[in-house]
Amino acid sequence: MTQVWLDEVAHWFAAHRRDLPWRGEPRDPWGVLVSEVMLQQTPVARVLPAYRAWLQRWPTAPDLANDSPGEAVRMWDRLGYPRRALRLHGAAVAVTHRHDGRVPERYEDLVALPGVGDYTASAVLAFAYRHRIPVLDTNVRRVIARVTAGEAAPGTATVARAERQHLGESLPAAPEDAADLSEALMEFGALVCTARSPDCGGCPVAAHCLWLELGRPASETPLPRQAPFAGSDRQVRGVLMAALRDASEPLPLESLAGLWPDGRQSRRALRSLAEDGLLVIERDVASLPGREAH
DNA sequence: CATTCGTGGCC
DNA sequence: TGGCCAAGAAT
Repeated sequence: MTQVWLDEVAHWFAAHRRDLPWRGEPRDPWGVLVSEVMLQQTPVARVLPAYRAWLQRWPTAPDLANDSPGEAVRMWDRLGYPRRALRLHGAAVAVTHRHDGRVPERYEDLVALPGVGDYTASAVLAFAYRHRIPVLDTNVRRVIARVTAGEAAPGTATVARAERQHLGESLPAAPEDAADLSEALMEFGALVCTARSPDCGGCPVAAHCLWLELGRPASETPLPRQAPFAGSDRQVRGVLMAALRDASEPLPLESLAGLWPDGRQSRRALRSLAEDGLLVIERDVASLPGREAH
């Protein structure tokens, strides 16, 4: 049973849909998976050039699986969260070996892939395979929270289950229409009903929005502040990974540790990167993981 | 359930 | 100017 405000979103989408490269016809499931992993916590504008370069070098999952995880990490460049590159490579290997090189079309098989959680699995099923399945990312959850609950921001995981249920009942019965609406909700949240400055003036759902009717009240429980990046282990890891990406030969641990003033912190970062599989330490040098590395 | 995990642009 | 934020996943 689709609702009026969802129809408005669908109509809005028909006129404002962006022609993003991963939306090309025919849909390429591997391309969709690559885009979804790159888009995890990373803005579309920064993903666009990386996505094109990536698929030009490795058009299919077997292409990527045949190269080394270290090359994936190097190609990832400065997209951030380089463990995603490692996981994407692992997903390519799994797809190649367990699924004959094809991205699986079952939820259980998708979530079993490294780097693929509930959101990404659902997104691949809906956007690539056009299944009728709720796709709940932060955009969609924010839109639902505002329109139906009058809340500024999405709530807990418990709330998310209710939203999935609600959306599952509200999606159109026809899978293709349901997939379109899922895409529309995300696009709408990304372009109109944004987190920081929603365009309620030009919003096609304004007449149906409980949050707007209540006067756009601020969230009762503001999200915890993001930990400062400057001086963090994350920054140190970033410095070390940048050096390894730029190097064609293994780098001495001593020179790597010297890239950060606090020796204890740089050694800790080095160790955590090795635990993550983002680098390999042999004797007194470190390098990106080769083909035989896990 | 709370934390950790990069990077760079924006108001 | 610097805190805030951007299509999450794993632990």
